[in-house]
Amino acid sequence: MSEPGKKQKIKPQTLRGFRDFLPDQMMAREQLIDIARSVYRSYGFAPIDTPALEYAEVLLGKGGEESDKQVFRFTDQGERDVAMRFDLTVPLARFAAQYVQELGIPFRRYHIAPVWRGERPARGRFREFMQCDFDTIGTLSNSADIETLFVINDLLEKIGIERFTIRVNNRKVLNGLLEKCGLQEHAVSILRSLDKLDKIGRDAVQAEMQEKAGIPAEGAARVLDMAQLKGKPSDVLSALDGMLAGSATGELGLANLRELFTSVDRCGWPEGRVILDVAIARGLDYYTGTIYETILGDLPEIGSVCSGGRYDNLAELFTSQQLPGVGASLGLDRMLAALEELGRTKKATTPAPVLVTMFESGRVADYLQMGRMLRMAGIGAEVYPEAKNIGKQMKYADRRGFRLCLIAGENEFAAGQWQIKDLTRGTQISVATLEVAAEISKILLAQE
RNA sequence: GUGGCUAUAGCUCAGUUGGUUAGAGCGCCAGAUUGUGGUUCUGGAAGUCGCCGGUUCGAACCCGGUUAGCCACCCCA
Repeated sequence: MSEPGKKQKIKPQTLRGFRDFLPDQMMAREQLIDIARSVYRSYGFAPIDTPALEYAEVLLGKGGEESDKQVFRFTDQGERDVAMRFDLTVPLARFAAQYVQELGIPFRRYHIAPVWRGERPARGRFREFMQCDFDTIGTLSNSADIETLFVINDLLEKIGIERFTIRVNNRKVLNGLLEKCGLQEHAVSILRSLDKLDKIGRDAVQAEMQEKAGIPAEGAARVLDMAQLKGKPSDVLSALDGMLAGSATGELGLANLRELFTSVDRCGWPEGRVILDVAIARGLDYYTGTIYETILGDLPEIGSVCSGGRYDNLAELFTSQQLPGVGASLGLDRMLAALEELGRTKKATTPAPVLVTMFESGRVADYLQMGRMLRMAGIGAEVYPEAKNIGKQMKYADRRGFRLCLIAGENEFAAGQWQIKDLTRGTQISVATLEVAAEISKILLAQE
């Protein structure tokens, strides 16, 4: 069947749920990651990394059978039962248990890395995706919870989002409420239903609570009445005060929230930046205190772009040492999808602002030297590799989004000059070779 | 995991009740313009119609399977 001279080619294709990223997408991703990194570092979070592959027993059995089914798992060439990490929290637990002696507590780390889940892909859901976690472990102090909120705020501000709302709640408050209603043994099920309030509405949630948790209608209604308290944080807190009197857990959660909002009041943030929403619960069973969700003002339907919370004992499966913690995670893919939808992504596919064009093929050393001079001055520069006609090279520069072009032929070399062409404005000036770097710095600065 | 929809050029899509040589726009490459991008004009390359099989004289079109994508559930540590 095969024609002579035509070899059978392998079909280039990516695995279901896995993605390639082209330069324009990757530039946007790296830009976001750079922002996250710098914000995390500004609070003293230190970077760590862990292997993609772990012993299966380290990863499995942490979130029930359903979640275990989503783990990529296989036997390696040495007959070991291994699995790919499906989040960064379980590896952190193992890591903390293993190194707590040399790390010391409290310990703050950030971890930006891919994770893998064998889920069915859907919009914004992939089998390989990036998580950008930051956590403070080894302290029960509410101060860490408050700073977690600050980090989330800074992150969104630095990304350039003007309108967003961080919704805060506390699991202890929810548990206190359930305790007062005598429903605490159904907590997990009730909270899972409650979390859907935004999505499916009050009636559906109430029905689900009755059905799945098996609680009476009055109980479900009472929980919903309390969870739907709205208004100024101070008013909601006062209202809750009465409802929670006598529940030690509830009162503690309330005190933490009160302290948090006292700090928020001093931040001078726009009205509505941080709200108390008693209805948010987050699906995860392991949260035990403060919980966070971040909603974009211009794109609420996309869901939370940065969420997290406090947990009591991160590493209990690995060590008897108690390691409480609090942290959150930026949903990189969701945030990118949002920025794209808001038209906030740039078009450039080059990270360097300057293209040095090549005109005289006998002068390669001069062009390369100009590239080096610019880089030594801290200016990113690409030297076009062939002495093609200048129009071609400018077209290349234009398409990649370079801001400036450098041009020199025999005339310029004879005069010791270079032409600097500004692609954005269409202007062109002639500058002495030694002045080029300084002049370009000036132009780029003026364009900022 | 369940159900539904979709798959034609690099991208977005058209393609008559099944009929001979599968088209458009955009993009790409080349030329007009071996010293100046974006605009314009001219030309060109590029498709086993996702893949495998079936029905038929004949399949991009009908049928079955499969892979991938999208949507809704389930789930989301």
